[in-house]
Amino acid sequence: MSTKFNKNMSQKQSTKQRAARFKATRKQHRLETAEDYTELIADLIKQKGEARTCDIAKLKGVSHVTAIRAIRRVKELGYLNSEPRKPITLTKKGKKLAEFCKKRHELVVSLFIKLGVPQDIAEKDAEGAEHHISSKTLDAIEKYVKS
Amino acid sequence: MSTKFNKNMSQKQSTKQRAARFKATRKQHRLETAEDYTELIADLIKQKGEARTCDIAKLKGVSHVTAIRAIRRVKELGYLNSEPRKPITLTKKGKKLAEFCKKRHELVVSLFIKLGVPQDIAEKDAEGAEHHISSKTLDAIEKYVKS
DNA sequence: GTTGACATGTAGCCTAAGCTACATTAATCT
DNA sequence: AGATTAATGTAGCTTAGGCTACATGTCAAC
Ligand SMILES: [Mn+2]
Ligand SMILES: [Mn+2]
Ligand SMILES: [Mn+2]
Ligand SMILES: [Mn+2]
Repeated sequence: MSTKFNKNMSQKQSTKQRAARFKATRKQHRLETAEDYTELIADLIKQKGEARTCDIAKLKGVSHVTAIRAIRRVKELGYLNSEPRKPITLTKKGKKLAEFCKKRHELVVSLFIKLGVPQDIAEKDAEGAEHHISSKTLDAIEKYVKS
Repeated sequence: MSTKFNKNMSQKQSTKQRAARFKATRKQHRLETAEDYTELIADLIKQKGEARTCDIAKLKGVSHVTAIRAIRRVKELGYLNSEPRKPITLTKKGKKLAEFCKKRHELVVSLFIKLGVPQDIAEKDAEGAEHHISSKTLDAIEKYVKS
């Protein structure tokens, strides 16, 4: 039947769309470590003059071993330079990413605060949510926050 | 010096706070699979009358093997019942979770749409962001969306 | 009642992200 | 200088979540 055919097609279509959304979320998660670490390293450099592994680990709330290995992967992605027992620096690409992430983080926090969420909760929720905010959504948030 | 002492204390404090936020994000991620699968299973049961592994896998955009193992873990958490080669059902606890997740999902989508984000992008970003929205923030979103 | 297609299950692999325990290097203090 | 402390690194383990390849079960059509 034509009806059945159409129903099957549209169902298959919406299935694919929904799957695509989950795939997008998984992609965002794969970038999350790089984003959080570069943002954090930029903060440390600004505040302390240098970013050392142990401080990064403390700020991130993980063991120094976890930090070391994450830093290695972020380095392999080209966002930072690190040599044994030396403080970590950001590459140009890393600085760009850190700057973007900081701005995005602040916008998401501002959104939540403008909606009436207490500062500390806004900060907490933003830390996770920020990685799922696409550029279009970010633009929309910026308009709302600055209005 | 007292100055130095105070500075160190407040620095240590804010370090702990920031680490706590990252820890909260990791905790939210550990719940994410259970949330998405139960929501999805509830949808399938509503739309098709039953939730079968292969349909869950297709909707989630993963291989059926990945789905099988995720379903096992969600079952171990007490959200669903599954027996070999039978369709999956939700426990009372699972139905509660699915209902909550559906509502939260819709509210986050509505928020983005109200901010001017196109529907498809709103859906995509919400799929990831929803898991990082605490109850306080959800309340704030609900107020804004329904105003 | 065979056959073929689709669903389900198992085996075995990978990577990311977490951990503890131990080893080594660097810095600080007496 | 020597000892203590802190930082960094290594080894080795776990779990979650992804995959392919292969095996088995179910069901409908012929
Ligand atoms: Mn973050
Ligand atoms: Mn997330
Ligand atoms: Mn989701
Ligand atoms: Mn959802």
